[in-house]
Parts: sequence; structure tokens; C-alpha cells
Amino acid sequence: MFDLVSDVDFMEMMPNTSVLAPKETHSTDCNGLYQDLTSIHALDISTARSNDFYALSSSTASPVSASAGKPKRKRVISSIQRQAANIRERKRMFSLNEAFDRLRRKVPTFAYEKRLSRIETLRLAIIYIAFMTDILENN
DNA sequence: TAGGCCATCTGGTCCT
DNA sequence: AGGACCAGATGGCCTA
Repeated sequence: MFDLVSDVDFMEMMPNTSVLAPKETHSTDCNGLYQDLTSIHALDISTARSNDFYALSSSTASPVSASAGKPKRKRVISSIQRQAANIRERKRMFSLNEAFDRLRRKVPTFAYEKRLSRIETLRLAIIYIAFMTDILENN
């Protein structure tokens, strides 16, 4: 497999060619990792809120502010709050991946045998934007 | 089997 | 006070 980011020569690319028609993405494969978001959204995070507590950390291992030497307030959360935070984080990562999928569809690729990884997508997008900018500036 | 990629969990920090 | 964001750790899956 060639190095997609470093080997792609955009000067050889022309708009409206098949190059600009990226292969269908695999946004739903990934071993079912894009699980049913409806179930995630259906979860009622609000119920996870309760009489939670912050605690002023008093242990010796408590973090210390980088700027000041005073002990920092350490957040102590219940397991229910932790679960709610996990759900929020999953939703956040899901929306991030959706954005990556949208970007993948905008970035021209060769008939690629596999989906671009996130880092490949970003690098290719950078190159593509630079290429298009160059075209605009030279016209 | 090693390395790459990804999802998930987790705790810390920032922001409202 | 709590949600958003971030980065590190971990484990699973896939491919060369």
C-alpha cells in the first residue's frame, strides 16, 4: 500500500474525475463499533445526577495547581455520575467520528481499498486544501 | 506476532 | 457544580 498522504500528487488530479469520487465510506462497519446511538441517546443522564459531592482533596497524592502551590479541589464523583460521563464521552466521540466521516467524503481519494484512517484523513485534507488554495491563487 | 487503528474508560482541566 | 474537552491507558480487531 502506498503512503497515501505523501505519495498523492494532486497536481495530477483534475476536478470532476473519478478521483474525486471517494469510495463509499464504511461509517457503519468497524466491527459494529458505531453502536446504536438511539440507545445511547435514550439513556437518561439526568437521573445520574444526585447528591454528588466535591471533596477538597486532603491526601498527599492530591494534585497541586501548576500555577499556585495550593491544593486543588479534586472532583469526587459517584459511580452513577461516572457512568453518565462515560455516556457523554461516547456521544462526543461519536459526533467527532461523524465529522471525520463527512471530511472523508470531501477529500478526494483514489479507489482506495480501505477507508482512510483519521490521521490519514486529516493529512490528506491539509494537502487538498493547500492544493486548492494554490489553484485559486494562480488564477 | 508486531504494529496500526479504534472504541471505551478514566481522571484532570477548562469553561459556563 | 457540572458539562465539555483532552490525553493516557487498555484491550480488541485486523493486516502484513
